[in-house]
Amino acid sequence: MLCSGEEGIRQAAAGKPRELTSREGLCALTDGRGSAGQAQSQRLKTPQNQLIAGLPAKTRNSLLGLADSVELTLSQVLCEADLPTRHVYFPVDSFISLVAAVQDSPGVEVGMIGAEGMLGASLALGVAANPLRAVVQGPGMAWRIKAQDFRAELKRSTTLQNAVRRYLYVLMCQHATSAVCLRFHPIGQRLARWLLMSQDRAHSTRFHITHEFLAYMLGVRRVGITNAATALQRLGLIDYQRGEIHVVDRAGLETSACACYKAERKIYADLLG
Amino acid sequence: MLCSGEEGIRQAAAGKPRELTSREGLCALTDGRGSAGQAQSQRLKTPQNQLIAGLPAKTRNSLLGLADSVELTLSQVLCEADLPTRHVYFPVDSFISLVAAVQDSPGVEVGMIGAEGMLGASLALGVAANPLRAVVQGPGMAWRIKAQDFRAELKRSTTLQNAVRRYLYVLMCQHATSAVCLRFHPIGQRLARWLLMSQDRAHSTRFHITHEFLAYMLGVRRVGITNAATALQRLGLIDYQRGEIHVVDRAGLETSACACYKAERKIYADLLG
DNA sequence: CGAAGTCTGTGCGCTATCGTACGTAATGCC
DNA sequence: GGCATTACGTACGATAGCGCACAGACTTCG
Repeated sequence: MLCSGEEGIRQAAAGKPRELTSREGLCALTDGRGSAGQAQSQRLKTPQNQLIAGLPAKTRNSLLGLADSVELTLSQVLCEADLPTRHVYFPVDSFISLVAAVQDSPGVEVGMIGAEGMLGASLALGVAANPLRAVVQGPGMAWRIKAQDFRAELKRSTTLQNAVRRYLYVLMCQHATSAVCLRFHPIGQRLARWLLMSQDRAHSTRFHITHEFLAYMLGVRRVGITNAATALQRLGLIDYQRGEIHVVDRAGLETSACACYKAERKIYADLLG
Repeated sequence: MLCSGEEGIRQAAAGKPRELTSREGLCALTDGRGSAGQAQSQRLKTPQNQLIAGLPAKTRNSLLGLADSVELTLSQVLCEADLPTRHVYFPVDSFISLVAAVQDSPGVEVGMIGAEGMLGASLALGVAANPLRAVVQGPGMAWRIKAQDFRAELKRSTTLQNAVRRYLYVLMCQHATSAVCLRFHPIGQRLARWLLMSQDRAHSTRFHITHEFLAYMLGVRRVGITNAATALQRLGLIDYQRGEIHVVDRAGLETSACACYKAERKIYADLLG
């Protein structure tokens, strides 16, 4: 699973449940300067983690020196609630859902982490614990760093601290927004929002997700998803079959989604843009 | 509104919509130890903010040197969503609700701040903004510090940074727990939890809150609260009239509340205990 | 090719909560 | 003392979502 420097492992036979999406030059970040300049132009053009990309070269290289390149597979649980953080992850073209649960209540997603952020940021609060379960939602590549290494690096670099903390703030906003959304918005709107958020992070108009899984994320019945999804499909906004979802009319989805989507985009733009 | 040092107002005729509740020796922290003893067995041992109290003497004094003592009044809005933080607040015997809203959705409480914490902690993330509205839920005294002063103090003291960050983590947990609670738990259980949390922070078995206000906090109709409250009253767990709520059977309330209450207590105990 | 598994669609009764509206009692104020 | 205001109680139809159950379609694998 290592990105051992020689060359990008293409799709290390992520085997089972998945077969992947487009993406190349995974390790481009380590060798040569590369990208930096063009990096901005479009997100699709930046197959790298933006939190890392935003760091000054020195810090970035130091961090990447500690990082392994790993392939995350769908449904993989990267971190169980209440267990100490052993690794932090910087998704590149993968993305991760944060799921909260209390006792025996079903879980519900309260945040999503893609190439714009990282999993394990709470280390920057001096806390190794994590109250949430982290589930891989979009398979793909990510940088992984041992918790202790990352902590050490945090100590060294104020720039890194600042970046991570700023991202933590964004995460807090996500949690709060999720609470409101859960309470007040009907399934259809929430589903539309979820699809948009996923699309943003999957960097693709198609991705894999079953109704069952979606139901878990949104904290509703599977049937609730089926109905809402059918409605969106009839409107010609999406298209799906057996877990492969295709976003057909993105603009349409945006009008179908609740205001939470735009609210979050704004926060991202303001703080991480 | 300043705590002018003379002596404890004893239940100043719980009059108006507001005029305070029981509490004495507001400024005990500055001048001698003062009163304590009587009011509640558990309470008043620490008529001070615990986050501050946990700091080493030097940092604490330095911080208190910057602080004004202010009286917070019920329903006062200390911070509007999306406006920059101008002051931070350390409740002493007051407490504050954090309310999230999106666009024109009604709001809903996602966190509560009492003497165990502070309002404005996100300054420690290097962000002046705050996505939440902060409403005074329990009137009383608090320490207030100008944002810029606090920020400067943060820079000076790593101990302070650590304390604030650890508290931030607790807040994040609260937000996540709130999301789950909002989604899965019925009004009655949520109400019971809310009363317990308030009681913990009010340091008293009685406090002032109307059904209307509660409805806003829990994100439900006023009538929903009336029904749930009536049920709790019939069970002999609480007693109320015109906004004055009295917790009669705390143990009973605890069994009526959803698991979120204990879950949060645990997090507090683990991290701030 | 067939069996087993996975994913989606439909149906039905049920419950919590909603929106609204109106009634009553305590309280504050002139 | 009378009147407006505030706070709470009750009622009723509407509905979104739930739990459960079952059926059909596609996929995988032996």
